[in-house]
Amino acid sequence: MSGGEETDTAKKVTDAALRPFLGFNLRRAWNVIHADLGATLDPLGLRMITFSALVVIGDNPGLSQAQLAAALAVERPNLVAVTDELTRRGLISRERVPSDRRTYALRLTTAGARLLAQATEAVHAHETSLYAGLTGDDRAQLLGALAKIEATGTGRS
Amino acid sequence: MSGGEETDTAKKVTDAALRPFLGFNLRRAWNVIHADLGATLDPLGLRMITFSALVVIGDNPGLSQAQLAAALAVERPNLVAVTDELTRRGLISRERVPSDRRTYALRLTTAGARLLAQATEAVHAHETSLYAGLTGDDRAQLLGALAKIEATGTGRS
DNA sequence: GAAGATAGATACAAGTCATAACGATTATAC
DNA sequence: GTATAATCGTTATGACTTGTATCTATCTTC
Repeated sequence: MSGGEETDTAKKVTDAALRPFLGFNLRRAWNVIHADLGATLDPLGLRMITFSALVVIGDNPGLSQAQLAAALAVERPNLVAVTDELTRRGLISRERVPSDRRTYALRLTTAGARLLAQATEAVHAHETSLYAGLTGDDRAQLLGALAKIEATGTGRS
Repeated sequence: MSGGEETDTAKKVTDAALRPFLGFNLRRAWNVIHADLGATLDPLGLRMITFSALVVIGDNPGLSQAQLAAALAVERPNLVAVTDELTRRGLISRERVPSDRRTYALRLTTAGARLLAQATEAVHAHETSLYAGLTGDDRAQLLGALAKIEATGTGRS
């Protein structure tokens, strides 16, 4: 009964059937980027979340942890370990705010700003290398398409 | 003493500083797709990994679990729970292969093929809705760009 | 036939992420 | 002005995903 539809004749097993789905291509690309970005940040003692936190704090000095959590799209409890680590390493300062003693004002220290500059340079090199196959227009279009998808999805949650 | 560089004057805290990084846009888009795709598959009792497995099995009947793992880019141990679940639900069959009694030949059952058809339709609807802001050309370009990134990254690991 | 490689499975660890709940503090209602 | 609700940072906890090491059974190679 087992006719000729079998795979036993050394037919290549592929993920071709998944390729039409944009979601899976996105996941694969993300896997690649995640791995490469992790390897880029690891020598600096940073992870994606800590690097992102440094970037946002550097761009918004004095912000609170709740504001940082919102900007990073993570829940507040998950930021505690991040700010703890960055504070312990002397990369950010946490000063109490007189006007609202519940919150901390987060700022980069000199060491934090220095490490952020290093890391930013490394990440830019990583991106340049990883997106070597794309023209500037390609990258811009990719950015635009991703932003549109994000906007469509978050807009109807 | 607290001069004018503070954020306390209701300055908007944004992730604008992260936006130039393609990696972060990709991550945000992936988060959106992941959430929406999960919600799409949940009513059918499927997760992304089980849906992907059904797709690949349907396209490569008789393949082994190791081949499936390679096609899905996951480690073999992580597939055991998947094939167990699919078998228990009667969606795939696991037949021993006479020529190599170590391996199982995986195939969709009738119920599995039916559920896969349902799920595929649901996922296509999900994609159509989520990528509503993109033209066909945009989608094709996006697919191409993602594939190039994946190829660049995997080609040098 | 012996040594090594492979398939599937088990156990385990690490990392990410969300939810619930709590004390301290601030804002709002009456 | 006091009581109630809401917010900030925090702790504890659990769900989920994914990788590594190891085991037995089987196949391949010499």
